[in-house]
Amino acid sequence: MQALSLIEPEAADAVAPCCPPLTERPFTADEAETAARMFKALGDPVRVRLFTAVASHEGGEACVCDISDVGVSQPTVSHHLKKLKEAGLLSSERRGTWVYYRVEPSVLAAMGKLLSFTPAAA
Amino acid sequence: MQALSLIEPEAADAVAPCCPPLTERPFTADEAETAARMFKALGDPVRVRLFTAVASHEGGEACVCDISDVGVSQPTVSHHLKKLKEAGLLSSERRGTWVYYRVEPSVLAAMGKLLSFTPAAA
DNA sequence: AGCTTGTTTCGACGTTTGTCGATGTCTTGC
DNA sequence: GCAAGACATCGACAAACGTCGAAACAAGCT
Repeated sequence: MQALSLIEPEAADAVAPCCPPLTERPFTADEAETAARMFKALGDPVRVRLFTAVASHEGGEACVCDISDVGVSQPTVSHHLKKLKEAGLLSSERRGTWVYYRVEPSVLAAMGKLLSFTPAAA
Repeated sequence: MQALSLIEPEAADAVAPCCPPLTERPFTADEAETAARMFKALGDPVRVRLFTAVASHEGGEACVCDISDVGVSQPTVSHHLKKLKEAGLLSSERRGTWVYYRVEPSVLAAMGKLLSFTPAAA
């Protein structure tokens, strides 16, 4: 909670300007496109598992070998990681033999904003 | 934030028991399946527009005729509304000539919970 | 250089998805 | 009863998606 105050709201907006909360007003076509792209990235069970594995891994990052045990072949894992990367949810960096993936905070913040509304509004 | 405390966490769990925040720990296959199903429902631009139109409509509900102007044919609108309903995001009720859709708070709360984390954790 | 391990790319396949026009169902009003 | 409007379902089609095995690429080791 306190960590929240370390980041100014305006700054968070600047990083990934997208849309107001889903309940605020009807989205324009462009807003809907952007929002849908983010949701779609997490619309597959394998990607959810990969994402949560990276996000919860110690140090905030994980190499592919750490998270490949999700029940699909290794090329498929790579394919889904690429999708998550294209959607802006993850970033990757090669260090020696391994490739490390980490969560991209800004897009995650944008998604959080989409779903940040008081229960009363829903 | 304060509005959140009006609802007990246990109660929120009871309504739509699903998963902890995405950044907390690697999801199980079942948790990932559930979470992905919810995200997938909002993974299409037309559905995002329909959903935000319903969610932001006065009175918390809207008939199909109020929100059909999203650039696709009428059967397609109906198709997407059905998908949103199957995902638990909307519910519908016929009153006379018109069918009214409204947001289902519990599933929306579950999605909010998935994305409720401090930016520091991301 | 050659081998081994980690990761991505390629090509192919079956399945799911979004879209439409046509048709069906339900309700109201004449 | 019948016509009209609101909405859902059906059937068809192209495009996108998830998956795999095979092959390519990259880095380290002997």
